[in-house]
Amino acid sequence: MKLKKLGQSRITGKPQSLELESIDFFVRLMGILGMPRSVGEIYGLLYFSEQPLSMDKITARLEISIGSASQGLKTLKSLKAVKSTYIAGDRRDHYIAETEFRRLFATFIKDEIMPHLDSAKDRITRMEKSLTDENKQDEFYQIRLEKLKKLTKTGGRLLPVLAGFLKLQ
Amino acid sequence: MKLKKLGQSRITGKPQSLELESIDFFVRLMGILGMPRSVGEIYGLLYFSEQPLSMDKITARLEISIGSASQGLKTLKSLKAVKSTYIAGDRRDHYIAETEFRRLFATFIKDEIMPHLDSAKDRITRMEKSLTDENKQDEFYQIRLEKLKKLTKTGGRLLPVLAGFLKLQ
DNA sequence: TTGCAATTTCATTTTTTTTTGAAAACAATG
DNA sequence: CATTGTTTTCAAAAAAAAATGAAATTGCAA
Repeated sequence: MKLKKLGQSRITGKPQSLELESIDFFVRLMGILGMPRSVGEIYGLLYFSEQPLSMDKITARLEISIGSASQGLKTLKSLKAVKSTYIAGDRRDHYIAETEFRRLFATFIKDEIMPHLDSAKDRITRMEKSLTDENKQDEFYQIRLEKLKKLTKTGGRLLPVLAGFLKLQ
Repeated sequence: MKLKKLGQSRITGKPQSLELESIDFFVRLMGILGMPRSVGEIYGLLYFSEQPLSMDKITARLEISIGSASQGLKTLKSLKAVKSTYIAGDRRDHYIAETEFRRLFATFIKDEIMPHLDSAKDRITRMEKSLTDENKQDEFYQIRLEKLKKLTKTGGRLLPVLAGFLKLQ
């Protein structure tokens, strides 16, 4: 994070430490999900912003490049974690945070995890085909393959409902 | 992955493509969990190995350095994903894969995720303290803070049982 | 206790990922 | 349709993460 100055934010007028803590919070959360820090910074800034922010407000506040901001917003849009709003008399896009985490995680699971699961199933099929006649009899390989199948099956069932459970407080 | 040769493995006598698919499978799975590829390679190799493998067998087979192997095994041990066995008349440690994924995920959640959750709770407390008298009245901030609290609370409840659910087929 | 094989550590190198910002593309407005 | 403000793209630079392997450490066993 690049923010160091104390006091009130020039842009939003809100206590800067709340903003800083928010950015810190989401940089870490996004980090767990494998997202670059700029993505967490942008979301963290938007999360406690009452007004929609334009890209140049974001780059100014976070002191990141327009490239990072553009790419980060693209990522957040594809995650459905931000949406853009129309502001009358302003050509720029303005962004606000989508704060339903349930949706964010649902999209994340769908886009980032499920494709892996699908290819994992293909890979297990290939493993079974690659067993030699000798190995086919070997219980060891059968058990290991069975466990992999169970894992992907469980994952395929569990993950989609996981995001849904997030709403049950 | 560094493996290219085809045919039977010199070390295990098992069809190499099964080994390769396994390594590939776990490199990706570990990747999702943010683990370096060497960790996935080692686990993938051990997963379909009937015999416990020593570190030099692992480095030879995967063509990785002893540093990577040592560090990777350390990580896997701390995840409870491998254990070492004693082989009579051999001074070297020999490793086998722990194939109960439930335990692996449980340890992962406990060690890698829960600490983040704890510090997230502290951070939310600091956010509340940093609210000014003006902001305290503002419903916007109250709602956002409430959502963060709910998120951490849900995470704290959901994640520990998540690993447990993996056993229900 | 000494010597030696096995393992760990960690400074350095390599690889991968992320950021940067100029140029290209796009889009609204007069 | 030309101008100008905004956003995207992408090659290059910077930063971060992972791998390497020599040196240090460990611990067995003679």
